[in-house]
Amino acid sequence: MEEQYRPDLLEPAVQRHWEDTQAFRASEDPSREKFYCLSMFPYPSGRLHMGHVRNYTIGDVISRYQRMRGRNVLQPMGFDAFGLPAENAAIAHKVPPAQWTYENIRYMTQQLKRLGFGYDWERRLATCHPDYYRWEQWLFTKLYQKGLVYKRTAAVNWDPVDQTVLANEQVIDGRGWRSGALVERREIPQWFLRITAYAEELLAELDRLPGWPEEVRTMQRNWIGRSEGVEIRFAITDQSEQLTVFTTRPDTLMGVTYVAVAAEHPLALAAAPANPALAAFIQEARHTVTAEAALETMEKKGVDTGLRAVHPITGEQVPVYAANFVLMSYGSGAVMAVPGHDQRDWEFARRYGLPVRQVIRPSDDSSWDLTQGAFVEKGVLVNSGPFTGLTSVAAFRAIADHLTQQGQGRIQVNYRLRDWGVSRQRYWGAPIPMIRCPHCGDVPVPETDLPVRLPEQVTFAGVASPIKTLETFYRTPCPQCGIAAERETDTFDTFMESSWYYARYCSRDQSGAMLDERVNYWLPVDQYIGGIEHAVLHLLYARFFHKLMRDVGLVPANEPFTRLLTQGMVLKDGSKMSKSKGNTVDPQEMVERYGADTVRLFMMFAAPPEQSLEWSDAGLEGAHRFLKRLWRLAWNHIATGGIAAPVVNLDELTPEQGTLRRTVHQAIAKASDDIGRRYTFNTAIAAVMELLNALYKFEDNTPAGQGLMQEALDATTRLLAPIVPHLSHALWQALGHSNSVLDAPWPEADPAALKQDTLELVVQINGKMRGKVAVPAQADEAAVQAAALADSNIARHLEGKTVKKVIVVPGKLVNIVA
RNA sequence: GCCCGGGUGGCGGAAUAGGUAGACGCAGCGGACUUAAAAUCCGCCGGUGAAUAACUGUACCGGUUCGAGUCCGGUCCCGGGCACCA
Repeated sequence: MEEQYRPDLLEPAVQRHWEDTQAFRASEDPSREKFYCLSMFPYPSGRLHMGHVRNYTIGDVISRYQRMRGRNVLQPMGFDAFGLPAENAAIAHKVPPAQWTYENIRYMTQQLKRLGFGYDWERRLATCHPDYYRWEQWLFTKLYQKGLVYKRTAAVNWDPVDQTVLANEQVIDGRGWRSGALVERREIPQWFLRITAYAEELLAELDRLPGWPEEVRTMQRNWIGRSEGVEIRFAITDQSEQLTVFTTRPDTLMGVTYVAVAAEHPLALAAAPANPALAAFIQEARHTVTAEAALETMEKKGVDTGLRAVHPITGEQVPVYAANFVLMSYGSGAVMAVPGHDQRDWEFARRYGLPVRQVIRPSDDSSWDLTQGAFVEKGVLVNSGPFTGLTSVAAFRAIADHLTQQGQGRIQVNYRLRDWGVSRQRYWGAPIPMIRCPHCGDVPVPETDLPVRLPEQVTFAGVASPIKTLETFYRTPCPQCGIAAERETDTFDTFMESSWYYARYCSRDQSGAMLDERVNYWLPVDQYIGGIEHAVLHLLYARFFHKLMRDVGLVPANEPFTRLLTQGMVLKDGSKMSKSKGNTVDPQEMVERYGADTVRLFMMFAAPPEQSLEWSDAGLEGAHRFLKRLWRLAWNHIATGGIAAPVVNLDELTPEQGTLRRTVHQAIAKASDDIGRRYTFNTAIAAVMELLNALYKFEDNTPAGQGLMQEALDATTRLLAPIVPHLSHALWQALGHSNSVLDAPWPEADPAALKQDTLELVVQINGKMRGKVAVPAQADEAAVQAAALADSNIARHLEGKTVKKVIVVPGKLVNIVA
């Protein structure tokens, strides 16, 4: 052991040792309990950022802890390699996206290694590799045969200047980010996965995921948005066509004073030529972007189509408005409006002078002023003909039954969840394995022709995808009839790749199938770790994909991730680190200056994993100071007395030695609970820091004292091993152990050491702390009460008062009510 | 707009099941060591206060309780997500 702590020399040497001994290679061993620990893989953007470092340190700490607990641990790493930034880089720097991506993967892999993460690098994968994406192409064709894939038109953001589809992120205030042109909404044919067929199971299974944070389950529940309601048909005067709407509030049906349809609804389009105001409105509505947040916050506008809908019960004719907040692609593109009992309808009605009719009153007979706003609660029906007097709940049934009998509606379960559109009009993604034949229609690419390889040697002429104009790519004979046909030039949404990578790690080298029997050993993932921003989309799609793979017999179990930890963001000066804000801190620089262990320690110490973490250079300095202090203590111990034998006669310890030993075992108990059960690594580290402070104060050169110090350092080294593995590796050896700390058993607290003879109890009067008393640990309630009342400060406070009640909380406090 | 979180000293945070508010660290202040500095070690450190007394204090308003940072109702502010960023 060196006297000085030199992470710059130590860490690369330890990393070399791990590499030489293949310390993190994982293999199936049915005789051992497995633990699959997975961190969300990064997009290869170029360099690691602090968010990655935090995410991967958490995963590495859990992995190493589980290994010390004896589990057969798998911790893989790979790259989510398709995506928009590679295309932007290609356009900006004239580098093919593939080259840019592979370059970044190489660099980031080396950064991950320098941080000392215990990955099985043999399993590294990149989703842009044909060996990977061919299997999702294969699954897609299987799903097509099962009827879980279909094609329909759906809206995209169209930049009329750049002649390209824009992602929501590329639309800023309704304009294209490069061209500045007003974005238009366009309906184009796209492929969909029928996730709604799994809505019920995706929802129900959330109740059986106790290892997931409650807020994530709640978000997914709300996202799926199951609701029971009624589908109602409205006839249109002078038209054969009908409007179908869905409502969860059929009890308010008698209050309908208008209906609203999307601007591009066929009825609106048909009425436009004879209605200049409507035509102008439709023209203007083309500029509504597709993002829901924009849609919900924009000014709600509409125009009368001139058409009249017939109320299914009263026969009353109500106006049909075209409205910008109704979208053709959601539901039927039409809604019924009840301004008396829906706030959005109320505001719209106010604006256009439409009638507001009260048909529900509060159940408690209070009055409601409809000129102030809609009454949106359930209540009792009024002004509702035969339904008047019914409660909202009873009226739901009565009105639904009535409509069903009349053939004008039916009870229906509706989901907010929409089918998953997987088509992207971009280059850097997995080609969708479909061929369009003039004869046969859409034909899936046969299994023997997979993968459909994405050409990697391309040049970007503009912003458009190069394969859209690459004839050698899209010209192909029809697999069914052999005549000239065209390949799909759209690529998959990158959420496709990230929906099944966790399974592919189990059989990364399998070239003959998507997955193999090894998944039966490793899956499900025991612990998944990633950012809270993935709470809904990625995590819902991955759950869905797991069920798809299960239903073609590829994976066991119903859910992919048993436990989920959602880590908070890394902030600097109170806001998220980002290039645009210029407040980033480069992990590489910090590792070079202080070492990986210091960076890892600070990341784990500065905040609990689920909360956001405020970066602090001074805090990092403090973490480094702690490691130097630990190193120095160990060095002093070994240099002065050498490696000490453990204490045999624990009964003969002095009071000081007994106290120290209790402190050591309290720290073991606390840190073990914090790391193993609570996942609060910050408080585990705090406990070890407290222990180190106590060890510095313990000066005892007797053999027993040296033995206790040895025991304390052995424990400290192992408690910190998951967090600062390089330093722990070196200390463990220096403390005289021949095995690697990687496989050292996790320390156990000795119950005998934790025992205390006297306890200090807090004494309160009326809930305010007024003193403390020491009582024997086994004292009964009466003795505790007597001791509390005997305290001089307590007696002083109680002068002239009568004690009404005394509450004794065993082992904690006494509260005297006076 | 809707859904989900969060708000505690100068700062990051602790208080695990309603029971001592501020563990641990950072910054600061005082001291030791040193020719000096750095490093290191020791002590103090929410506010008012002479105080080891007392009062006050966990975004704001109200409630439940012997006792509330923690539970309930309401408000404000900050963050995440909203289906084509990943």
